[in-house]
Amino acid sequence: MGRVKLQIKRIENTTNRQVTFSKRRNGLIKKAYELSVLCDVDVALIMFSPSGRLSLFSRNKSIEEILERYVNLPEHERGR
Amino acid sequence: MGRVKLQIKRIENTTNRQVTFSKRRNGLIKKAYELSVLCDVDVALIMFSPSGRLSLFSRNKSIEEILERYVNLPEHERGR
DNA sequence: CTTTCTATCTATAACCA
DNA sequence: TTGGTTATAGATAGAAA
Repeated sequence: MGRVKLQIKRIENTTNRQVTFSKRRNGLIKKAYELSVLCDVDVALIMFSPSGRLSLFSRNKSIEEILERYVNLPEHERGR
Repeated sequence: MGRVKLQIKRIENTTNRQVTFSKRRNGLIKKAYELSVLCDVDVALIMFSPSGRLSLFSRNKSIEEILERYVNLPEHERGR
């Protein structure tokens, strides 16, 4: 989307990569929020920015609670 | 988006909620994939469907590796 | 529970401030 | 960097299978 069709590959220009990260991270969090509300489900989102900084999303439950729910699944249900 | 503007609140009709989950889950995973490639970052996404089934996303590294990177952060960097 | 079609609503790339 | 603006590419609600 946007003025031009983007190829999905690493953005080499550092500034552009940072700007794109900031914008798309917000978009991704918004989508995760909407999904969690509309469908009333648990969603946990963990991201590390290009500089290594952490970004998180979860609603209702804490990230830790959701991770715990995941870790506590029987092993055969944990594969994708 | 779509034929009508949707209010962001729980979809009460079970069938519609399931259908919306299927569609938006795919959209969210696609966005997470694009962000991870474009910006070359780690993204981990954990979702539980309305029926309790697990959906995961991560690229390059396994979910476990990313969770580990998160858990190993100093506590003061783990808050949002 | 997944998927196709298509009219509409959204997200965002390139700019600009 | 850090946010707006705008033209377009992309996502998706509803209907139906």
